[in-house]
Amino acid sequence: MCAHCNYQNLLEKAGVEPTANRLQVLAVIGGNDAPLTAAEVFATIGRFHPINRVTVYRILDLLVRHRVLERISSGGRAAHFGLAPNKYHAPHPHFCCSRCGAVICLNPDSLSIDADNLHKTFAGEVDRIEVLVEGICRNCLKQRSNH
Amino acid sequence: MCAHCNYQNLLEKAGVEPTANRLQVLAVIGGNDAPLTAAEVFATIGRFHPINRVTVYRILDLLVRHRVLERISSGGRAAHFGLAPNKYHAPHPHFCCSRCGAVICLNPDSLSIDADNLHKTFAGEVDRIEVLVEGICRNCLKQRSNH
DNA sequence: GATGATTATGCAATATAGTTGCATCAATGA
DNA sequence: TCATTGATGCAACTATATTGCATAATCATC
Ligand SMILES: [Mn+2]
Ligand SMILES: [Mn+2]
Ligand SMILES: [Zn+2]
Ligand SMILES: [Zn+2]
Repeated sequence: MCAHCNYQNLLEKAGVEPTANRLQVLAVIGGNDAPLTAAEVFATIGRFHPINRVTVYRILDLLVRHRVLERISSGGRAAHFGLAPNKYHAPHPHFCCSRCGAVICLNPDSLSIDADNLHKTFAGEVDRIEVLVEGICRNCLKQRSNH
Repeated sequence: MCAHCNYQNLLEKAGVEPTANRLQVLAVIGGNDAPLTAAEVFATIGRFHPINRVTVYRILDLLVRHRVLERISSGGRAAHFGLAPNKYHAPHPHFCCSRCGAVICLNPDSLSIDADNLHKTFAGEVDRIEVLVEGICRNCLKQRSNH
């Protein structure tokens, strides 16, 4: 668990009941250094407490809607989930390995984006800008060079 | 069809046989002003020529591997496909409406990205940087205000 | 042009990820 | 206690994509 995050508090401030299941989901995601899929969250919680797969999906949706979590597109088929940016967690890009599928959080200052033009000219409402870096991860590069 | 693109040529240069089906897929995507899903490509081609759904998926994969097309994450479940950046098509971000799911190409200069830090510090190989802008599109904003 | 090898396509079955409907359980308040 | 509401479970279902294998088309060699 991140030193700055009281998950119970996060949920209450977002206006959702801090049920045991919701706290579990949030703690599993908050305690991991990379975003997780619904299946991974389900499996992790399931090792200690019984929970239904559908409940996990519903909680993930709920927490994304309330901006406690963010849904991260991963290049692959399954969405990944991480803590939404807040006072203590700066928004940051994610890397996705096109060989092994690994998803990794990148440093917030590894990229800088200037979106002034977008905000001036785009006719819709912009809620979020997601950056996905695609390539080959370190591990896969190593393995590849061993051939 | 884009004035600058000879699809037959694009395929040959990429080293893939320019079969009728491949040309169809490429022409449908190249002729549209926003990226399309596999299902949309299939339906569009299917109005005039018989083609199998699986063939469409295989061609999309092949052309993405050969960098003729790019796969665009859409926030939703289905991947979208557009022409890969080349001499005549600058890379550009995409907008995805979280209400209606519409995917729209944004102007290449609506965002500028500085990735120097990433290239200096990231241990893997970076092939592509995808930017996905999420929000509410103009149409959905209008509809919403009509209530 | 016939022959065999290779590549592209079709079709059915299957897999994966996410969603829906409805029943039940738990918490809250009158 | 009872009624109301929100949270969860479970089974069925949907949407999207992939696999295995058969057939058709294309290509290379003679
Ligand atoms: Mn992250
Ligand atoms: Mn585009
Ligand atoms: Zn990898
Ligand atoms: Zn919309």
